[in-house]
Amino acid sequence: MRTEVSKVLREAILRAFSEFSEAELPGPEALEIPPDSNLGDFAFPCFRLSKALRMGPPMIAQKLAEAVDAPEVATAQSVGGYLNFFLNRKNFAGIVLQNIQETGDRYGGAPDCEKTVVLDYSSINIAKRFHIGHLSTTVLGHSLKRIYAHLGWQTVGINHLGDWGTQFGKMIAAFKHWGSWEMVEEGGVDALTALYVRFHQEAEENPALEDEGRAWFRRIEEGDEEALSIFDRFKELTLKDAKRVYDILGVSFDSYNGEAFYNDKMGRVIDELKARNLLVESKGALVVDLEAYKMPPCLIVKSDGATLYATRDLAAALWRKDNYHFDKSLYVVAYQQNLHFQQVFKVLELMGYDWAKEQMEHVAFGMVSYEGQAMSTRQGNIIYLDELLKRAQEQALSIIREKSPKLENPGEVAAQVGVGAVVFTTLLNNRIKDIDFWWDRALNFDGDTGPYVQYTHARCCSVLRRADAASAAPSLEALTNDEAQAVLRMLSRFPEAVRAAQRDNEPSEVTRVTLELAKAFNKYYYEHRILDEDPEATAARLALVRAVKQVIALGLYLIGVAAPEAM
RNA sequence: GCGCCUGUAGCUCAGCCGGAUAGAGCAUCGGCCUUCUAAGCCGAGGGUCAGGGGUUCGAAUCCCUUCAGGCGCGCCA
Repeated sequence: MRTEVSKVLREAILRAFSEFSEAELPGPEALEIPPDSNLGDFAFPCFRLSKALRMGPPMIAQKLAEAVDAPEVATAQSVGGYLNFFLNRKNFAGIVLQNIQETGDRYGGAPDCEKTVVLDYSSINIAKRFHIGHLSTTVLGHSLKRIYAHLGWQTVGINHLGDWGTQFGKMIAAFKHWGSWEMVEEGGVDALTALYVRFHQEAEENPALEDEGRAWFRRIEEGDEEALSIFDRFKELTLKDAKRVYDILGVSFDSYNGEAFYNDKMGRVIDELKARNLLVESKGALVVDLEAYKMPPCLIVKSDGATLYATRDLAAALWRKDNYHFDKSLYVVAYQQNLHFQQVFKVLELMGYDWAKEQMEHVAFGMVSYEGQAMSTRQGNIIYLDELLKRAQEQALSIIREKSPKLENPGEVAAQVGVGAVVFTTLLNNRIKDIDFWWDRALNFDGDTGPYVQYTHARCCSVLRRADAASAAPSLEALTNDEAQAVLRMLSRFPEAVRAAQRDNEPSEVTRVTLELAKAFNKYYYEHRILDEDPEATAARLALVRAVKQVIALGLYLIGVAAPEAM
């Protein structure tokens, strides 16, 4: 609609003033949405033309208002230097509803754009239980994957496993001393963590353990059969635990190639760095000096000859480029690693990979604390994700028992609502914001929450179930009231929100627009009866309800939240 | 010390590629269920947009600076 109004504006300017050439005319982005819909549907601030025309903005607006002549626009008014456009309401309703009806669940999407995006997200560490600190990367990455796919991208989701490092040698040493398969199979990831904790306790008394740990890790590096078979079991256990959570969240990956996968792929990185004279020795280690870019050096090889995190990330970037031919590569990782990624991207650039500058992006997000405290396993103030999801589902179930005792599938819906509440909240705000977790907030299902939006969807479904199958020709006159128009406006803004979400790698754009749509609909629903004795008007209102239901479901899908038909 | 990020209502935040009286939700108080789902709707109170300068017709938004908080800064990942 914006582009249509923009065209009307450009025509009006040409008609009213001879000073401008086509190229100088303002584009669609010059149109604003007024703070209050009583002022109009779109506005053009005339201040910017003032200098060129040597005329006061109100006068310009007045002249333009007189020159506007198009069926899309009902009226145009000059108010305080703004030219305010009021849309032809019936026309607007028709365009929006038809567009949604025709595109269906591809609304706001785009056809195959022949581009590929690689998303590195979730990226769990072996032997660590899934907690709320892992939630942001997991749901952000998952949502971005869906948003890009919606806009026609090929997507590759990678769980870059943290499965490399001395700590795994220590874990095997601990397992050999105090562990058993029975204990580990039964206790799962918690048992592995406990072994690791015990290792550190005992190592304080007995420093020789540290050497044992290092020796075991060396055996992993060298491909020793026993070491690898133990470690692979640890991996399996961790993945089994994580997959339970992924299943609940509906999250999946195309690859689980983690750090260990790149163990034999780092030679190339070091060779290329050497060939370009980028590697310099410093305190026994090999580094890439980045002083010219005001960054500390990037460590590539330790003084003992071992590689580092950055080395593996460089290898991974090159491998992914070779194998996926990505046009964009996103790292959904907390902002603590800001410097790390800046360094890695810069090193790639220095290696001659020009694409690094444009295509690599660190999608950083804030940290999670728990009631104002940093989470720590040792102090026991850590929220495990399965506990959170379980309590959220219990909360949902108890509300269902109270409010919808006749619901056919309460367990299933409680799961959708409980999980939806958690995911929705995580994707509501700008990702860069830190999150302080509070139980009472997490379990609140009123207001700006997932359940609120899901409830609105269920309401739509409920009305549609009660509607007669017989369809009259819709009379769009029934959708010209303020509340219906507000709903239509939100529907029409959905596509731009999806594009903004992709542009900024910010799923909250989708979360917000979906929430605003739900709000607008609930207001409409309260003010206007949908099913009544006038078949044409009812048909139009039902078309609106159908569109709202569809777009809410789509919005929720794009952020990875289920849309129950009843709740 | 240097770098990055954040600072908007009691709390959590939106608005930040400049525009009209700064918006939500939670919490508090008060209304609305014999009508399509009250997990809903409506109303009230609550603000030196951290402080100070600057640019501009116009600044929460851009620039400079101070303050406060978070994160990072070589052999962990």
